[in-house]
Amino acid sequence: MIEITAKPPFSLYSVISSHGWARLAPIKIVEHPAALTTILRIRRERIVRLQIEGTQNGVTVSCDQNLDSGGWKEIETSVSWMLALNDNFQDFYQLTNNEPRLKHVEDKAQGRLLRSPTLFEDVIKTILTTNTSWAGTIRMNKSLVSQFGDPLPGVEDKFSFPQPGKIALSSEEFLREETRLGYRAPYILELARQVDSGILELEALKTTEMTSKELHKKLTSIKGVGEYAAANLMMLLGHYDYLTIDSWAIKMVSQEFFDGESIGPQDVKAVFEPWGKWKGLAYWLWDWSNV
DNA sequence: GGTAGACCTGGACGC
DNA sequence: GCGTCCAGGTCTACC
Repeated sequence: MIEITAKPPFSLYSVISSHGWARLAPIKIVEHPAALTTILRIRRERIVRLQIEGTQNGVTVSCDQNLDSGGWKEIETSVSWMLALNDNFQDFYQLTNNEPRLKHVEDKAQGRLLRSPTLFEDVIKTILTTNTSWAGTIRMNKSLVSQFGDPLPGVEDKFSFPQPGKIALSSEEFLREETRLGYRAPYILELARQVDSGILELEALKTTEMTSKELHKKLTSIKGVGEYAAANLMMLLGHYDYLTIDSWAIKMVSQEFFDGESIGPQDVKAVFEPWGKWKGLAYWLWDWSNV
């Protein structure tokens, strides 16, 4: 077991509940105590099960197998990325403390959004959220993981998230008919093949020096990633200056700021423009309970 | 640059 | 049980 400290304030519960990723395989929520488990590929070939629990200063991570120091180092890097343990939100909190609808944010240590270990996994999961219900996203992701993931040794129904190469060897027909991805099948297949072949270096975007505009352009060049999906991925990459405007967002902003009048994406953008580089996070964490 | 229609699935609804 | 309608983003063709 290892302990990893986070930049304060930190709440594992707030990261888990930051959005729906904690309910998508291979991640699973352990309700009591609030904790996460996940199946991870490390050292290129080993599939391990991790349990992540919150502490006062960060998290502890335990593993179902014996690891050397290199294995633990890799796990520390992955978990730190997934939980954004090194991210700092003090500048954001200075602004939210002056807005009644965001006053809760610092108290609850909100701001960190749960990420997948790889951007490849985050892009696929984001595409699977588009144009479908949440139940549909869970179903498609579960099929993808169980059909293409690597099994946890000794456990029949636990798999890591698929490697790009595994999906790349599949076919559009299989992804469409067996994995039931529908019209998303060619998008997922093309993405997997581009990443597997090295044409698209997704993981490099985690540490890129690109501006937000350049990053947005790069992400929307991926087939299946439009405005909403790109904004979601940018938030996961720590760029909060684009809004994840979906039909729900338009409805909420209409009721909160326009007395229920018919509005468009430009109106949503205008409302949160004063939040500058934090606008995406301000929108995401806004207290809509009075709407 | 803006718009309309197609894409696919599951759930809600009416019969 | 069956058929129809609708919601949910993105892509492509067209203006």
